[in-house]
Amino acid sequence: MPKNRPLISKDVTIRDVAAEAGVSISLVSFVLNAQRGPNGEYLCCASQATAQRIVAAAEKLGYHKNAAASTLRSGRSNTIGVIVADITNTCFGAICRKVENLSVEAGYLTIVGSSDDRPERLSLLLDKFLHAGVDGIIVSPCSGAEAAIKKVLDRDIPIVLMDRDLPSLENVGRVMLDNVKSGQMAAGALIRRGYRKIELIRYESQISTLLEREVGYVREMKNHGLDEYIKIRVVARETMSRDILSVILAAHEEGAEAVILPSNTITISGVSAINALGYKVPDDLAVVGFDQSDRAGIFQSGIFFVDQPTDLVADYSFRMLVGAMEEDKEMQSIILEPLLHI
Amino acid sequence: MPKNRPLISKDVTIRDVAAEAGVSISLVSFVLNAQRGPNGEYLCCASQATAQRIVAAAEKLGYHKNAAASTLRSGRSNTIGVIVADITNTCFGAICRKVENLSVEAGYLTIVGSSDDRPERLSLLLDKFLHAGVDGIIVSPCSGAEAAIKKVLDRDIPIVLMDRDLPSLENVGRVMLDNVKSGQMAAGALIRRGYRKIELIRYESQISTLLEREVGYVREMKNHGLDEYIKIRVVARETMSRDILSVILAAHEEGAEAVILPSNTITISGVSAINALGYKVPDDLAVVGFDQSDRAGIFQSGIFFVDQPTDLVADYSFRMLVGAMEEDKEMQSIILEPLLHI
DNA sequence: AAAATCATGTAAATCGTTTTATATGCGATT
DNA sequence: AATCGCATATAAAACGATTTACATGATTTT
Repeated sequence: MPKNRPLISKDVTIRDVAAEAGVSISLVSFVLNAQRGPNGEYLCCASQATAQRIVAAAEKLGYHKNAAASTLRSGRSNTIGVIVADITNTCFGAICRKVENLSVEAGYLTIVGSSDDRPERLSLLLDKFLHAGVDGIIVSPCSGAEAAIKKVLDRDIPIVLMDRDLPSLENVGRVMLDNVKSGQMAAGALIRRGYRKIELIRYESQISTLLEREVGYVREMKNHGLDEYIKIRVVARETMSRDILSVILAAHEEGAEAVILPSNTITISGVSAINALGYKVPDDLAVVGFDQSDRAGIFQSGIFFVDQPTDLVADYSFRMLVGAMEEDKEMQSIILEPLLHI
Repeated sequence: MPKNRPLISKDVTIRDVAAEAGVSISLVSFVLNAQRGPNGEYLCCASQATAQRIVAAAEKLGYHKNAAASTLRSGRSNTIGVIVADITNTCFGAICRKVENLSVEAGYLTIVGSSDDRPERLSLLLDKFLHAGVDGIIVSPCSGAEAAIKKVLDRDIPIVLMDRDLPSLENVGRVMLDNVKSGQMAAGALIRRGYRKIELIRYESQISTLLEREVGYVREMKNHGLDEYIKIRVVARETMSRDILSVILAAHEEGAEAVILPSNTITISGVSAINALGYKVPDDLAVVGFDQSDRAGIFQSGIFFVDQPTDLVADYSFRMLVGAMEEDKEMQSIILEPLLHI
């Protein structure tokens, strides 16, 4: 980078603003951090005239608070951290976007990380976040992350668990989906349309989301006396995109009339396989996918979807976290209803 | 949150480590920031024995550097900012993930923001990032953002433009796609297979990416003497998902044999419309989509894709930025080749 | 033997805020 | 007239690291 640019002026500090306005730096700090009254008054020890003079000076000089100094002294960074399994996953992407928007509105900065559902990586991210001084964290955890999360809680940093639960943790907020119900809805929608031989295909995992959806499927099948048709096929997580083809082929050959694909990623792999096999949905095989209805159009039509209300998840998580951070509010557990999309 | 937990121990500081190791705080700082030699020696004024004692003390006490203090004093935050149009867009999502991974390896923290291709929002994000003290920024800009970006450059913060160019800016790095070429590849692939009446459908926008791909399409058509078949249909950006159905219907009715959908979002909308209309690809209408081949399977088979090498984009952008930040290296302009996926 | 060099280490200033404790002047109260 | 309280404002001490300039004793050079 050529260094022949004009020497950059040093950053303008609170000191410069104080000089410009003819007051002490303390007063500048007070005014610039003051709450505003209903008519825009500055609620602090300065007179309104002085306050306005200070604000004008700051404006004129282009003052921006130095975040590092502010954080160092106050212990608050106005930053919240969000950890999801994978930001590339559209569901999580949408949630992060929404949280980011809410944060900006509320004057916070958001930092996001993907754990890949690996506890070590999640722990590393938490360390990074602590180190960065986040004031609160929203995390969609993976099993095995309990200890790392407890370490953060011990530092008195509020945490909201989102989408996935770790029941052993105390003093956390929870914003969950009723996954049992979404499993039931998936099965129910198929049963209502006359399907009987309904299978569920999932990958090997301890993630509560997946297991609960399976429970819901089983329950709904039993409720309708279809115990004998309950069948769950499990593929290895790592080789899912390869193996699922033969799994779906087998299901079809063995007489399955419908399959439930109980997550985002399984839905993508599964539908790809169904396309590759040339099956028509729902004539050859009925399908209920999860968390993809925003893109429903690009799939074959005829697929049903069960969706998360991502906006609500983001909304509740953010508000609960900020409530705990700013007003020391009690954490709660919220369970949201899934949406069925035909 | 019940406050009956044991009083949390205050954070351990460099001072505690110094006391534990029986040295001055300066020496602790020197050792903890020291470069490591080829055999793991600490390259600083401390003796190896002392250095190891200090490191052991830090380890024992669970010391973590206070980022705010470090940033305040040193002026470096070890944070880089990434701004894309929309993190929900899988292409950008993948790039952000990759940058995040590289950052973690290199000891940086990444913060990400979505501009929605609105200059005001981009400007706001840049402000946020400056305020957070980022050491460098990777940005996929939108038109109208020149002034905001120049303001950052004036603060001597290195910037790499990614994916989209703003030619008026100086002293920035550039990692671009050869979009003209990808337009040519799209058209070329169709022409080679005997299609003649090839149209391009895009939304109204000044984004260079889209315009260059259009140029490539036009050029390739002309190269093959197909001038008379060149036809570009433009839909309004806001109503794209609604309008595209009638646009594709019209194209088909008017005899188009193939369509090029020159971006991620257009591809999704366009293919949805094609599905909704019940067209078979490529018999009713051949299609070249962009930036979606990782999900190619869920589309109808038979669609071609032109893809960005997202990993490479992330890689080059990150390395160029860090080079400028750490070693004051000259910025460069890199143009990467698109990938055709049949 | 004196001077110069080197290896190892430290003291103290500094970064830009926030915040506590205190100061000042003025009107109201006794 | 002395006292109190109030509104307004300030001085100065943090916060925890980095970094400059210097100190100390041992070793080498002249």
